[in-house]
Amino acid sequence: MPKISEEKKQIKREYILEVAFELFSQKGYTATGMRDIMKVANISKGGIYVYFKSKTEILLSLVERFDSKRHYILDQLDKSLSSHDMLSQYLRKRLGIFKQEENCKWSRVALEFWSLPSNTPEIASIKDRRYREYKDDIKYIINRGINCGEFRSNCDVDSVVYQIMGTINGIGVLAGSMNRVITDKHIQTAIDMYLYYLKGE
Amino acid sequence: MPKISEEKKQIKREYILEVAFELFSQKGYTATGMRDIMKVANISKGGIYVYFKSKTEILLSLVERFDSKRHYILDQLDKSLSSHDMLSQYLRKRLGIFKQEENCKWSRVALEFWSLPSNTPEIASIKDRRYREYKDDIKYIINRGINCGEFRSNCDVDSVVYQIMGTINGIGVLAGSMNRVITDKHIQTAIDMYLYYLKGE
Amino acid sequence: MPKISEEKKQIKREYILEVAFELFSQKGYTATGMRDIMKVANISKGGIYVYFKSKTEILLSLVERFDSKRHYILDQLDKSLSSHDMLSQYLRKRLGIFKQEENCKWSRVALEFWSLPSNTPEIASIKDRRYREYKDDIKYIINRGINCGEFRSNCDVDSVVYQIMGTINGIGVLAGSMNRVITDKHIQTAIDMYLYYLKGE
Amino acid sequence: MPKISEEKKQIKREYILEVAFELFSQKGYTATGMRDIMKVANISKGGIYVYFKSKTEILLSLVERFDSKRHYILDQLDKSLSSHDMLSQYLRKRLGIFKQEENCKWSRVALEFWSLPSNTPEIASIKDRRYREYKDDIKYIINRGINCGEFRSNCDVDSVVYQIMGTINGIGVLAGSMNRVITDKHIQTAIDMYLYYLKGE
DNA sequence: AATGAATGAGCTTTCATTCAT
DNA sequence: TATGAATGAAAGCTCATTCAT
Repeated sequence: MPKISEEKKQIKREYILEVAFELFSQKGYTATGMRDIMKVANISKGGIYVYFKSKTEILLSLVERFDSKRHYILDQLDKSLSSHDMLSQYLRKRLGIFKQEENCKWSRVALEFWSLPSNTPEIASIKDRRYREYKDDIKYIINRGINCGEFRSNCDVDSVVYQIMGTINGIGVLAGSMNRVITDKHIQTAIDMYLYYLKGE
Repeated sequence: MPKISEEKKQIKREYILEVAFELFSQKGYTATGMRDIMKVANISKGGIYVYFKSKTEILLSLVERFDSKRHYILDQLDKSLSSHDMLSQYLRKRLGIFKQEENCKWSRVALEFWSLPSNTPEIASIKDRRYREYKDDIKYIINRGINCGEFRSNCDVDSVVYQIMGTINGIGVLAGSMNRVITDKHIQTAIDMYLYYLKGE
Repeated sequence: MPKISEEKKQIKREYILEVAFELFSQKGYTATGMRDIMKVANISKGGIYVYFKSKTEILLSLVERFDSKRHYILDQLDKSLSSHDMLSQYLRKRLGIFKQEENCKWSRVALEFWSLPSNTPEIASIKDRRYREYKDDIKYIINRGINCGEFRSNCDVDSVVYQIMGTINGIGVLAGSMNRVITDKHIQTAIDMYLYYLKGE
Repeated sequence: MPKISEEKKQIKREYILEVAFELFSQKGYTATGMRDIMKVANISKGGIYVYFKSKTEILLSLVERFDSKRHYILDQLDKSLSSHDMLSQYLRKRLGIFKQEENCKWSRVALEFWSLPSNTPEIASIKDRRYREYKDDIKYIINRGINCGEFRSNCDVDSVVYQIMGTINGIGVLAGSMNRVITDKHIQTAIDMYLYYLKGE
């Protein structure tokens, strides 16, 4: 007989993550104490450790959870789209994230995740994987466009990818920490700029 | 008469900042204790408070110091340059920062500065000023190019500025926290892309 | 279910108060550190904060505890007594306190409580309540005696009350801080003096 | 050749005491830091130690200074007065002190002096002397009255003295720390009470 | 599974005082 | 004599985490 159904445990886990996320994004990961989380989540001091073995693990779980969401952006795109439209839609969704306050919150939390010293192998590997997956999505679209002749071939793919990643990250910082939310106009300009360059004359 | 000259005091202050900077960039601002700084700077517990009244003040002094460096980038550009060359050189210097390990370190520290909750008016105002100055530099160049007919007039200045800022920020994150330093090729691609778009066909 | 019963917690709380009281009265409130209390009470640094949220709260709890003791002096007097006997017995009990070393200790602690700057509203209000309750007890007896014709009516009640309060306070200082304990003879003289004056010739 | 004239040194010493007194009475001895005194007295951190070897010494000097003032109360009384008048005038002057804000301030400082743990022989001896001198003044008047037949002889001198001392102390506490200043009416009542008792029927 | 008392290293900061200049 | 940088012990308190119940 299981102590508690696995399902119920998952639900509570999710709930704690929800609470932690809200607090982290409001007060910051560092400034949020386990006490705060426990109080809001209405769980006892010892109890929380049944679900997460440390405060760090809560943050890492949040990262994990968001990553899995993000990963679906590419998957959900129609594979029959032209590369032009695919990049356009990808960026629209990716940058559109920062139009919603909810996701600006995320950006704030993510920033502190990246600030974490990569002491432990666990953190280092998560950072690494996160970077790689992130990069592969973009690289995939660019290469696809080049291969089918839609995008100019005389560009340095890595450089383009590097810049797009940078822009997405940086807009996250602008939106999350500097409180300058993105608008549809901003998004459109970014898309235009990339496509204009990639399609060349 | 003062025990040590004002100049020597300045030197010691600088030295403490240097030490703090090194530690902040390695272990993170939060994880670095005053004790760590004292130990490395070889100063006593009370002594450090002669130079800085709090740990926060050390961080803010570092921000200040870096900002003043950055501010000169625009000032040092030859005002007789074409806007094309001015933007080109500005970006080259601005992004070139992230080629030096020293400045990637800075990026890591800056990230934690931006993560700081804007509790105190002091922090809030520094953040605000920093953002504004940053933005004005870029806006100035873009507007200059448009006004003299070098850059296309049918673009949304704010969007372009927003994106350039985002990119610079984001590349800071890539370089500082994700350990993906920028190369000359990356820089050139970024410049090409912006100019290509701004100059239109 | 709680780890330890509420009752046991109360007992431990009391014990900590006991220890703190002993130390405060020996070394003084200011000179006694939390560390001293922890060491003697055999509790850990964090543990004590389960019972008291600050050093000040310990002192205030001691004040509270003593006040509740003092408050019962008047309550316990037989209400059918003549005012003469009532004042006599009240003073005997009230001043008799300073015959016991335990209570002289208290006087020392109380002195530091009164020396506390009334910064916080909490402290200010406790001081105020303490003074008022104290005064009301005495005023009640004097007025009672005047109303039933036992005490002279041509005296200034407030002045008499002021003086009795002063004397009690001052004897506390003599006993607690100047190490001059009161004797039964002293007490009798004080009672005689007040009654002699109040009953007139 | 003297470094600085002894006279000038005395003047500065006095000035520092003045400043310290003001601060002690406002913020309390404990809460006042050497820094505060230095700042207000416009003297350097090292400089103050030329005049006083420690913070404690400043307090003790203040006590000393006040004591010498107090001592003159009895000296200044006309020795040809009746004991009735002498006690009356003595008490009027002694308690009158607490009508002036300046002297209530003193009472606050004195309280913290008496709170000082009598660790060092120096403090212990000052406390002792202070108590003795204080007591002798009062005892002298009472005995004088008894010896010349003005006061009743069937009273316990020590008890009467004890009580008068207590009253004076306690009124200091009421005035200094409890913010209940004395009035002329209060003083008159106290004098009446003592004389009424001492002159007997 | 859940509780919350207990832990103790650690935090930043303040303080009276010293001493090289 | 006078300065103020430097000292380092000690302060009160917080924290993530553990573990007996």
